[in-house]
Amino acid sequence: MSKVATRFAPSPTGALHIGGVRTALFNWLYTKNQNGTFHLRIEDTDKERSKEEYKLQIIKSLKWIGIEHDGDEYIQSKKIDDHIKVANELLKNGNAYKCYCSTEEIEEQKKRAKQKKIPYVYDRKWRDVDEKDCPKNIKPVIRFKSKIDGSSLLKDLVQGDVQIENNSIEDFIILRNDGTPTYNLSVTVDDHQMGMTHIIRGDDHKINTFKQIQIYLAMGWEVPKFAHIPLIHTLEGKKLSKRDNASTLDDYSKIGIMPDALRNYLLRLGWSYQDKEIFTLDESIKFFNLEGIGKSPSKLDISRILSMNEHYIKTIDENDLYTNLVNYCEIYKDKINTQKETKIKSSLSFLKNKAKTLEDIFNNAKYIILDEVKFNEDDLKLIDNKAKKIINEFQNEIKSLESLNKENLEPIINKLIKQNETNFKGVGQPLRIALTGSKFGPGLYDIFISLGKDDVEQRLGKIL
RNA sequence: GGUCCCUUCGUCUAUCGGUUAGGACAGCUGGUUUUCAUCCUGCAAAGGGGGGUUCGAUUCCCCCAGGGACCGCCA
Repeated sequence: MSKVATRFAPSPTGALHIGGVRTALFNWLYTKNQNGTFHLRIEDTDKERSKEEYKLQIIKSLKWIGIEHDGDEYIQSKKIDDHIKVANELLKNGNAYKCYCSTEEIEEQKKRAKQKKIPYVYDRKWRDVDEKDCPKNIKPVIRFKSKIDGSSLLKDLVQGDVQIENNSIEDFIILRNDGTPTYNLSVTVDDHQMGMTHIIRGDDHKINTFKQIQIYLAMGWEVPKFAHIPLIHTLEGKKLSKRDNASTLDDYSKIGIMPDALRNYLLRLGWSYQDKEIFTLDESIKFFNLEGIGKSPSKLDISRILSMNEHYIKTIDENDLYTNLVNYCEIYKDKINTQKETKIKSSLSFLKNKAKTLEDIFNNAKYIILDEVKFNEDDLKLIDNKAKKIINEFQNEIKSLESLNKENLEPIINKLIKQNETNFKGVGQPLRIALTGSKFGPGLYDIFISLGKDDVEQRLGKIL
């Protein structure tokens, strides 16, 4: 038994789609579990739409979630000559033939079939025509001589046995009339040359598999094992497409979803291991298997992603959380000044209790991260004369204090409540707004302590 | 339309013939609480329909219905 080798083969025609990320994850996890190798193939033969920047973005996205491929990436467009060679070989050994039908001719046939409401299949017009009877002035396409009789069985590792009548697979084109290879040929040749043992890919490729297997067989190559995983659907139940909102990785990272949380969510979307919900990276490698993959498509649910992220925010090491926060803020928000590191780190224990995302943490920590308090008009209105009086009294009370802590602040707050014949809110809210610019946020004592005496005095002074 | 696949709480799922059908998220209660949260109680919530097989079906088989994927000289 040869060592397991898998691949992820995206086409660089756009940002990486979350369904693609899951496919990559499953391949990678399976490979790690089996101690094999995981490869990345860039299917860039669509010259019109493929872009180098997308390739880079794909690699970056995979890396973000923790996936790195073995070896260099395999660039499909560089292997076109090999694909053509195989097509010619297929032609030579009688498994393929030249078809001289024009595009118009085919279109016409399709149209007619549609009118008659019968399924269109290419009529194999040139399948058995002798070479000497063929026109010389038309550039032909090369079609694969697909099996007509009997049926084929795919022993799919996820879907189980899938059987299909051979005559439902038409003589598909493997070489266009401009001499370039088509998808099914290229994929098969590449997978073979790359030595792939397991092809784990989306369900939408299932029918292609029957075509590809025939090429393997015709070339006398070893056929890899296939596992077709169900697609991810939108909440409406449709195939996730690039046009759908929030379906690229970036959409999630920019709202402050952490890579590990998304990895865990994606792992459990369509795969399960008893009742276990939370998997560390090591655990996901250790427990991942193909048997745990379900057969029915699953829907993408943002609330579960959020709660998974919340769970990771609350449970991971605070140093790791801080690193995640710094990385996040640098890309999407204001860069965190390293001088603020100590203050923020020590505040994480209460900041994270109010956060589902890194963005939430950023918002709650804004008053520390930013040097200037940003007020909004409505909140500022709450600082009336009465409020100012309270703030002033508070200033006087803390003057003599060495530093601020809950023990020495609590009596002061209580005193002020009594003095002004009000409640906690009456004292707390003006102070909170003066210090953070917001009615909401961390506990009042947490704010004082995290800011420190100097900052508190300075900010309170400013508002009076 | 043809071919293939799928069908357990709203969502992700457990169950590999015998369970009060379990868990998680979301939802809704109640409690703690200094705003907002967190945290802790509890509640509600599911086998698409119809036939079989069996002592017994969510589980095995068939039919129907619903949903999905594919049907390019795109990948």
